[in-house]
Amino acid sequence: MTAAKGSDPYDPNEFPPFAVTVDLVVLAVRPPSLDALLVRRTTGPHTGKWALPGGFVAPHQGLSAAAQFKLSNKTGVEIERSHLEQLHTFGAPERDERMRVVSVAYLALVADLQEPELEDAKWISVASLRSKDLAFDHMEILEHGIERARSKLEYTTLATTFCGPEFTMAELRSVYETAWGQGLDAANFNRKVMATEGFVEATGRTESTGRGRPARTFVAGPATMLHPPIVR
Amino acid sequence: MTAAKGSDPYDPNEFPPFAVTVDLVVLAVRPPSLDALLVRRTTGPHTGKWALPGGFVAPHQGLSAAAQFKLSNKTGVEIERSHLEQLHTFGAPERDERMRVVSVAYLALVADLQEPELEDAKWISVASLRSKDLAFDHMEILEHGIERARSKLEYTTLATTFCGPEFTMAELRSVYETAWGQGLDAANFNRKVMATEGFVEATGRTESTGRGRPARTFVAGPATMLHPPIVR
DNA sequence: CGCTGTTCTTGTCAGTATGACTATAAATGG
DNA sequence: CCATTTATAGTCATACTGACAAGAACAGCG
Repeated sequence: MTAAKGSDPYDPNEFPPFAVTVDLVVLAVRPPSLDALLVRRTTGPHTGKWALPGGFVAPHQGLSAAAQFKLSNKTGVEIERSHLEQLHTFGAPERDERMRVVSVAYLALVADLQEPELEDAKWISVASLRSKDLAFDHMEILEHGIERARSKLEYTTLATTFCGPEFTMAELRSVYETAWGQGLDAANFNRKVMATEGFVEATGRTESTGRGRPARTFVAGPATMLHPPIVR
Repeated sequence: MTAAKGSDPYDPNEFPPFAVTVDLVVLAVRPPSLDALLVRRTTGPHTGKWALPGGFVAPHQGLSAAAQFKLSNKTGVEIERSHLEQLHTFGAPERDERMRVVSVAYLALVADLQEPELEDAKWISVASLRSKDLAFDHMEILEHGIERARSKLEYTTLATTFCGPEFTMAELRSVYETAWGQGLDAANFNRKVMATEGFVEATGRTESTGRGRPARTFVAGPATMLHPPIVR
C-alpha cells in the first residue's frame, strides 16, 4: 500500500458527526472492599442497566471540565481531596447504536466520606463485578480504571486520596490491602512510608479506635511520586 | 451546587458536532539521539509549520485502526516490529479554530530501519525541541509521548521494539542511554537484563562491528513487563 | 489495681539486589 | 604479536527487603 501524501483526504464536514462523552470510573476504598460508583440508566439504550456516571461533553466545555462537572453532579464528592485523571478513550464504531460516540474515560479516586447516595446510584464492590452486566463497554472501562488505580498505588502517593484528611498508618495500609486484596506486613509498611520524604507528615496527635494502643495520625505530605515504590 | 438528577440534559443532536482526529507521536532511537517524526502542514491552519502525523478518523473506523492506518500511511513503518498504544486525548475547546476537534494521541515506537523518508516529513531530535514551534498543541502532545516512552522503558520490555529483529547488548543498552540521555554501566546492565526471564534470548550467533570483541546477538523474548525494573 | 488482649511501633537479622569497580576474553589493525 | 577496542565475567561493600521478635500504650475486666 503506497500512501497518498499531502493533505488528508477527509473533509470533516463530509461525514456524520461524532458525539463526545465522558465516563467516570469513581473508586473508593471502603474496607474490606474496593468500591466503584455505578448509576442506573433511566433513558436511552440499555435503560435499566447499571452504568458508569457520565454524559455528553458540552460544545465549549473542556474534557476535564466536563469530567469534573459530572463528578460533582452525579456524586456529592468534593473536588478537593479527590483525584481526577484521564484514563483512556474508547471509540469503537459500534459501541453506541444511536450514533458514533467517542467516550473519554476519567478515573476519580475519592475518600469514603459517606456522601449521601443519590437515588439510582450505588457503590458496588469490584470483587463482585464478574456477575454484573453493565451498559455499553462500561465493564471494560471499569476494569481499565481498577487496574490503573491498583498500579498507581505502587509508585504514587495517591493512597492518601482514599483516606480522610487525617489518617493512621493502619488506615493507609488498609487502602493498599483493600485495593490489592492482599495483606502487608505492618512493620515493613511503616518503615517504607516513613522513609519516603514527603509521603506523610505526623500531626503529633493520636487516635484511638477503642481497642489497643492509639495510633499516631498523619496528613498527606507534598510528595506525589514514590521512590522507592510500595510493591504488591 | 445541587445536581440535576436523572437523564442528561443534553441532546447530542442539538449542538454543533465534534470532529475526532488521531495524532501520532512516532519515536525512534537513532543513537546518539532520540528522534520524533514530524510532517510539514500543507493545508488548513498552521500551514507551513511542523506537526505530528495524523488526521481525521473516518466514520466507521476504530480509533486504533485509524492510528495504525496513519502510521503506515505517513511513514513506511511496518506495523510488525513496532508498538502502538493510546497516549492521551486532547480536547481543549479552542485548540483548533475551525471547529471543535478532539484528538486522540497515540504513541508509536519503531525500529530505526532507515525507511525512505517521505517528502515533507523528517526526524527531529527531541533534544532540539525547545526551539521548535509546532502546530496546534502538538508540542504538549509530543512531550507527553516522550515522557511516556522514557517511563515505559523502565518497567516494560519495549526497548527491544526500538532495535532490529536481532541486536546486541550494547545496542539494547544504547536504547536506554539514548532515550534517557545518561550512561549506564555495561556490566550491571548485562546482569539485570540476563536476570530477567524472557526479556531477551540468545541466538548463539555473534556480530562484529569491526572493532573489538564481537558481541553475542539476541532476539526479544516473550516477556512484556520487567521485574525488577531497569532504573534510570 | 493489676492482668489480659489488642493494636501500634520499634528492633533485629539473614538473604538479596545494587552500584562501582576490576579482571579477563576475543576480536581488529598495524 | 602487540596495542587497542569492545564484550563479558567476577568481586565487594553497601542498601534494601521480607520475615519475625520484642516492646509500648491503650481498653476492659475481674
